[in-house]
Amino acid sequence: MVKPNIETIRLTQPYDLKETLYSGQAFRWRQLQSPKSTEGIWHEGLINSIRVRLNQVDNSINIESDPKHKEFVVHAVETYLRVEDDMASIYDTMSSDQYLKRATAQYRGLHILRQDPWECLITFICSANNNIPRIRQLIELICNSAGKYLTDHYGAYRTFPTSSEINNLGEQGLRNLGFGFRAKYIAKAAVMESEGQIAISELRGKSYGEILESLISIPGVGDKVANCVMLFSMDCLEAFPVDVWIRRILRENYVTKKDKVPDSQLRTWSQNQFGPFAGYVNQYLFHKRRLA
DNA sequence: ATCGAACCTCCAAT
DNA sequence: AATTGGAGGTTCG
Repeated sequence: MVKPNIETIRLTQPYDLKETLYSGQAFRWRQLQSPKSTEGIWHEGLINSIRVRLNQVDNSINIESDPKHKEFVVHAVETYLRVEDDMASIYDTMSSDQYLKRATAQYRGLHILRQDPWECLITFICSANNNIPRIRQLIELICNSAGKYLTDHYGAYRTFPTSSEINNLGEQGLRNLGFGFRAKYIAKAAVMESEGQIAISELRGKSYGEILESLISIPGVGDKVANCVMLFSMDCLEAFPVDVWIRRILRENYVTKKDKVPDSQLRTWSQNQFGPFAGYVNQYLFHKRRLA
């Protein structure tokens, strides 16, 4: 048994690791049992197919991983957690709004993640007409059925499957796992990706409109799912997913009936209202309402 | 163009 | 104990 490698990130801005990892953006993180009391809770998950364990103590995030990843794990974690986001500017855009001000005070340090685009896409196709425990379950099942086996000093684990690995499963395989009507969407997305019809990993960096158009062309992906993928994996901080909760919040606090904004325009209305960090606004609004 | 209903499956609430 | 309704949405008519 090799001694685990522990690295530390010193935070220069507010960060709340626990709220961030379990805020409904990512679905494979889990808390480890019996934390050694004082040193905080450890969370286990994968970043770039590397298994890492993270915990936050005050302004430090500790990273434990297999020593073979020592060279690049810190950078990978920093990128994934978006520790460099300029929270002062982001909070500034929310400061004139009393409702948002309370949300930022309450969940200060909550961040958007920078996930793998392919995994994020499949995850949010799964989210359609679904609930969080079952999304987690489906993602775990697809990894255990089609992901690669990797081994580190903790033991064996499974990566999130690539498009060709999902092709091996096929629509029927996905149905057998319980994906239901989402099976054909995911199977089709995997075929499109593996045949080069869409290149998910090359979308990051392109314009908002271009990425949205590409994503919408995938079956099972509408405006909401596309905006989730763009926000949580493609650096589009202006993306604004409108789901049932956000719609409720907007209708209760911002856009009343007499404003005559139809549901179909709620997303663009919000992007105009909240600006280039609308995605961050969305996350704080959603988080506040969900845990209310 | 716009608007409901249907969709797999699980599970909590009758 | 069997049934119904709904879940972070999309598609089809």
